[in-house]
Amino acid sequence: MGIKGLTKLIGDNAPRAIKQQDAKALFGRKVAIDASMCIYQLLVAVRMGADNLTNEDGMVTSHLNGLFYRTIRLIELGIKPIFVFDGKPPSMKGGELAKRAEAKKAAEEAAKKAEEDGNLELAEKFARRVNRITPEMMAACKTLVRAMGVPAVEAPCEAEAQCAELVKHGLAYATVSEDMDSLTFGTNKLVRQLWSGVSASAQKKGHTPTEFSLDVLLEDLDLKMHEFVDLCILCGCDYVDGIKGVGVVKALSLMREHKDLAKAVEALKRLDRYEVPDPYPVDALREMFFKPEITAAKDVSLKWGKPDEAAIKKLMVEDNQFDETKIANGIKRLLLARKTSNQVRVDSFFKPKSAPNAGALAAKRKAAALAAKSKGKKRRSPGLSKGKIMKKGKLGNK
DNA sequence: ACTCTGACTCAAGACGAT
DNA sequence: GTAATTGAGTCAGAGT
DNA sequence: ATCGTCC
Repeated sequence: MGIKGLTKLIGDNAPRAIKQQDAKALFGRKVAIDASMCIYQLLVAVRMGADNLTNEDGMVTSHLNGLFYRTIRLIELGIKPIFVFDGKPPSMKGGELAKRAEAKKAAEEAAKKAEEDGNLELAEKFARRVNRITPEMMAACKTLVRAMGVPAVEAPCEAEAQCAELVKHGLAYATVSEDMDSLTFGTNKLVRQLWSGVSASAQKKGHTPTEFSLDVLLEDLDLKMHEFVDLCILCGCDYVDGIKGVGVVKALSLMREHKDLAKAVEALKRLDRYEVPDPYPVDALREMFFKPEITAAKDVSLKWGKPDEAAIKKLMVEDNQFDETKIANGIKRLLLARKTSNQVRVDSFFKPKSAPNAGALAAKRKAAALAAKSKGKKRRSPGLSKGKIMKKGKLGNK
């Protein structure tokens, strides 16, 4: 998972590195999208009651629905998406990954046992708990985006790292993900919450696409890249636990003081107040970020082509029972969008119609944060009078 | 007093009809 | 009766 | 704008 509190740290110490802006700002740009994150979001959110949408074989299709419309919207906005898919999980993922695996294994075993007992219903329920993106789902997503004329890149390992590689070599302008780890992998631009600015329905949820700039961030935090990576490791990442009592702020001051993860860790060990994870393989940890397993940019070819109408229909309508007219409409939009976005690109003095107030927004937000900080306790006492008291829904018994 | 961490809680997509 | 992951926001309290 | 449906 990302580094906890890193966003706030950047907001407080390097606000120039954060820009809130309309999705239109990405017009004409290529963006490398962390497909797994995108798919996972859709899986979690798109449900009918307790269940995901499924095709007639019971295979989940929630992600396809979302992916289809999101891709159309991006093209309509003149953004060129590249979907980057995860490969194998990295060898070194420690605690977190193991924990997740345990939980899933437990569910799987329960399912198996129930099946042996002949309780098929129960077996099914447990099976459903194993909420994971299957290879089949990944494959369907790749088929879909490719049929839509959008490139799908298969990363050998982590998509984040592959996205960063594409950005570093100019094959994409930014990485699109929610995970701040992208910056640690060295992507110069990271766009979060892009989807909030892409679909009309999401727009007013208070979220705005937000662009992080690594170069500005390093400059304003006064860190070299390797020091920033050290900082992230020190805070705890996917590959090693954090150190109890050390959060982003302390980690930053440690890095400023020692300029080196190994030295910072040594310093912490000397104070016996801290429990440093026992194997703390500094070099191996750094390598996870500096030499991740990726396909070199020069070996990646990206092509944005014409949508393959028949292929889209086969996947969505025939294989997954999506409504034919809806899909046909989507394809129409897609074809139209390609045409217009090409036109617009030629007359590039087309005016963006809504004034981007992003800067003002950010400033406002910052001001509010500062105000809250300085006032602090003042608002505490009267504040609770608001009608905000909600009944906790937990009616324990029935 | 103030700063920081960590435990807790919350919500999560996109569309179109009304 | 039905899940489970993630980041953001809040709050209490440990540590300085 | 809100809400129910999408598969």
